[in-house]
Amino acid sequence: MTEKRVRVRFAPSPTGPLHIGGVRTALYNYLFAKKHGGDFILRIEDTDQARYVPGAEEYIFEALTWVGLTFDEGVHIGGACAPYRQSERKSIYKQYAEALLQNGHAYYAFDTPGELEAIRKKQESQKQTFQYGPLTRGSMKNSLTLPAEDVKKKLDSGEAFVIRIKIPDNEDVVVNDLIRGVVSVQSNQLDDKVLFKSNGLPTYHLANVVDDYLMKISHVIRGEEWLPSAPLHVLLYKYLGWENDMPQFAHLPLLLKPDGNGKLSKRDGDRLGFPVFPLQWEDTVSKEVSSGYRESGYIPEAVVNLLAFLGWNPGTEQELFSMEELIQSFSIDRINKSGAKFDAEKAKWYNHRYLIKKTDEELLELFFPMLIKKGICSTDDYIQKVISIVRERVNFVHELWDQAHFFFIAPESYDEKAVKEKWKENSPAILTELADRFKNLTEFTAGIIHNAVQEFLKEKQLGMGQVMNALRLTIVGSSAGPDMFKMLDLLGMEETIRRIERAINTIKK
RNA sequence: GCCCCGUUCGUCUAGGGGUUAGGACAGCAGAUUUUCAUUCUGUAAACAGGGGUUCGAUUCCCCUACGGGGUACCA
Repeated sequence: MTEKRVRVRFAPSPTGPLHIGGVRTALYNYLFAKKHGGDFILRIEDTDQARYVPGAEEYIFEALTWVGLTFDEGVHIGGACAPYRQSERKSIYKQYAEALLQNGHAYYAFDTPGELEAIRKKQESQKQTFQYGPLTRGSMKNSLTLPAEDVKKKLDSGEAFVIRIKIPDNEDVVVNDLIRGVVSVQSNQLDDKVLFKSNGLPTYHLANVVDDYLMKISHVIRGEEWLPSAPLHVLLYKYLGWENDMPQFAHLPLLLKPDGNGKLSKRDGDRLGFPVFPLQWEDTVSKEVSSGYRESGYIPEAVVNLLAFLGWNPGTEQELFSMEELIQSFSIDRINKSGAKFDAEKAKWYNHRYLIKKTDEELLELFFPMLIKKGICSTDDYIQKVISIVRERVNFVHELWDQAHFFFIAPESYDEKAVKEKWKENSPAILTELADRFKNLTEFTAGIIHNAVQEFLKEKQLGMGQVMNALRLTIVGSSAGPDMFKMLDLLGMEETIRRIERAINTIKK
């Protein structure tokens, strides 16, 4: 077999916001495509009009763009295989269903949804599951059981029908999965899935196979939830005569809840305090808002990195990877088989790593909107200096405010516990004297202040802690924060004096 | 229920018939410092259980348990 050009697709259905697991699936597809110099395609699988959610498609595109995934073909950009929205490809599926009808691998079925449901209910009450398949199709209403003329009559009269695949009897169907190896299923376990719905649209199974073939997809990389229907897809390729062009399959392990069990789901995010969606999403009906990584302050590069490592690893001890590095190192055979629990703590750590990689200018850019919101007015230069001395202390941009608010607003109250521990009987006296020293300094820079304080300590026979702790309280309002001398330098002498005096007058002991 | 997939520290994972079972996050302890945090150093922590195969199994096979997925005219 000649080497096929690598072409992969990400094929979400626009039924709501893209789940973070979906982002990972897209990422793996992208990495694989780029690694092999292939194409990454976005196809929208909207064959279920009842579940269509307005805005979902835009959301998907925006989310993927945000994390830095770009498509070579797809909705929004077009390409040689356009259109890329299945609802716009409606007319092309019917012929393939008919070909299957022709060659005897599919048949018409006339059982109504109501009838099917009744049978399922009945079986269920007997603790059994009804499967429309090799064992049961003989007693159902379809072109296999009905006389040919009845079938024709029904068809001619416009009676609703579906087209079902005719699963073979007693045959081992083999799926060769790139991650799991050979997966074999007995065909009797499969059911005669509907391929073509009564509303004239194909189901996912038909559409996905037809489109992958027509779009010359070389590798189907998708979630593990598709593994059970992969044998069906293999059968379809075979019956459609495309066996030699069948893509290779890779079924990804699922993303699991961090606590307990089960697939990571919509509700987990807000319950456990981390987003499950890349972007914030407001439900069109319930107006319920689900948080997004972007809005929560995650850096896209960090999200990419942490997602890449949930189910895959390079086999080295390197933890931090840029997209380019991921592309270089990625390979399907290093993808894990088992599901991965999402670790919110590690996600924060990744964000911290990427945040401190940013320059002060970049952080200013990101931090600025928040300052505006707080009504802070300051110069870029000042803000950047502030950022430079607190940046190491945060995981998220919004935390910069928690670490730096006192650079913009003087403390109005003083942390009670800190006062109790750090504010001594003689603090006012010491600080008054220190403030006088400050006033006499010709220059007010970190180094000079440091020297002055040291001299002061020596003269007064005081320890660093006795003075600095109280001083910090006056400047910050609590006993936390970065290096004092750098802070004073930034704040300037006047503000420093003002804060010292205010604290002396305010803190009563 | 039935079918499919899986199971190495709390979590993400490396490894693989003979290893001190390695790393990262989180934890704990120490160091640094004017505080808090960062950082650095150290430390604790795992092969689900039972049978085989083998000189030897965490690694290969089987069973059990547990977990996950599927079982729609949804994708």
